[in-house]
Amino acid sequence: MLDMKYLRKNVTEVTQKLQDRGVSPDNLIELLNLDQERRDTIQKVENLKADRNIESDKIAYAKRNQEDASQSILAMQRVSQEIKKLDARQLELNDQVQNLAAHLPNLAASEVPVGVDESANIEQRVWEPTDYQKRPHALLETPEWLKAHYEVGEALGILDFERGAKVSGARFLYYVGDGARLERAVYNFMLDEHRKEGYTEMITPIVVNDAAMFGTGQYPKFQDDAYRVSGLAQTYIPTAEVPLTNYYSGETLPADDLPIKFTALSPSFRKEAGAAGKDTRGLIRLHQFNKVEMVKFTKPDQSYAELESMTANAESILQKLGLPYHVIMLSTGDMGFSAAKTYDIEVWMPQQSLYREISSVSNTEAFQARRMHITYRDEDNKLQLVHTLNGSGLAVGRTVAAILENYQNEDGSITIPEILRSYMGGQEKLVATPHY
RNA sequence: GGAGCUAUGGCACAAUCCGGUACUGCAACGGACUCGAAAUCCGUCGAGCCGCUUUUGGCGGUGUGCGGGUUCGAAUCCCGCUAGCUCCUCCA
Repeated sequence: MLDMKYLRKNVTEVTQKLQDRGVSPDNLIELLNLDQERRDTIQKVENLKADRNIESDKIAYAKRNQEDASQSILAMQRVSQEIKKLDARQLELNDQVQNLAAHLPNLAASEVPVGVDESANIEQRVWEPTDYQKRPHALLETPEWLKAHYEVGEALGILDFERGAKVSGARFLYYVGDGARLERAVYNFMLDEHRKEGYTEMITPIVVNDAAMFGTGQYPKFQDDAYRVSGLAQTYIPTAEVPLTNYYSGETLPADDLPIKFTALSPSFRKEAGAAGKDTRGLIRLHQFNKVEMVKFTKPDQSYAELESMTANAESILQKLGLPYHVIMLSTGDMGFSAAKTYDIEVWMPQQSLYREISSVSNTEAFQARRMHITYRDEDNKLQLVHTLNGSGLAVGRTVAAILENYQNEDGSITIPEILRSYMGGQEKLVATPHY
């Protein structure tokens, strides 16, 4: 949610910035007109209410003194009728203003490149392990034997998409045997790393109410992408960002505690509406996947430094796993609804010779905090909105996919990244194992 | 899932039956006393939200868990909801 006062005072600037994000200026004009009418109505009705309060006191006083107040009561009956009408009108206007405002995306930070889509994104840096070129598949050209992660996963018997589809539906899967073990090793490793960086580990509800979905900005605009619990005003979370960020909704945080950092592993549920036919195979685009999420609550003047360090926290996971990646800054057209600035981290997938998103780290500034009312008291004891940040650290399934390709050997086995071996009882390789 | 009870400032509580300025204490803040502190005394104290404004402030509105209704006027009466507690039932 944007600051209405700021919108009123900076119409030209906001019009431009909304346009950068693909929002027509008409939306803002309509919003401001309704807002003006709303404030006019408030003034009218508040004057009437002030009169009525005074008159009501007089009636109470007269009644105590056994005096007749029927003239006043008659007059106030008319005033109350008028107030009722104006109140109803104001409520209507409130709803309309709220509804319009709730559909406006966050304004991009000034350094964010303006563009309509991902083509305007800017690469920030590229990283690869020093020994990467020594790996069997890291040749200039992709070797023919290199299999896509889902092919090698099925060949090894550790990913079962067919039975996932049979029991659940398309875009669901079973991890089997060493596959399940690898997934578990990956997220345990990630959680341990984040905990070392000072993130408090959480296990959150994975079903949340509508207020929570509104608070982080998924609702009202993106209801079609969410798995709603049938018949209830609850939703299976599309990301742990929702329960983690809403943890403090409606609360005032002690300034000395900031920044506060949370991390959690959770399943994430997405309908992937509009993605029909895209990435239909493998671990890349599922209706349910595991993700380790990071969330921060900060003071406004520290949020951009914290964005950098959160990005570094996500990168460090890939570095320790020895997976090549690059970091890009998303353009205004490619960013999520709530974000003011977003870095995507994309991991190298050698079989397709492309980078694939594995993490998205955003500063939403006060956009979410305003929706869910998370504040702290500044030096002058005044309430200020905190800034909230969120980032994947990382998408677990996609990390497994990246391991299956980047650590694949010519014989079809997978070398387990060294850092994960202690999480897998010292196991060094994934080889085909029979199962039933 | 069933029954009963409860919800009032940062905390504890009163007013609810029978509608009329939301009581008091603690905490907090300011001051006196003191070298300083404690104790004591005096004073201030409804957070948040909204609107107007001559904007370190002032005025008004709202605000007794949430949403409606009745009324000139609702903490109080009526309806709906949510959360917590107790008991029953069920359960990993």
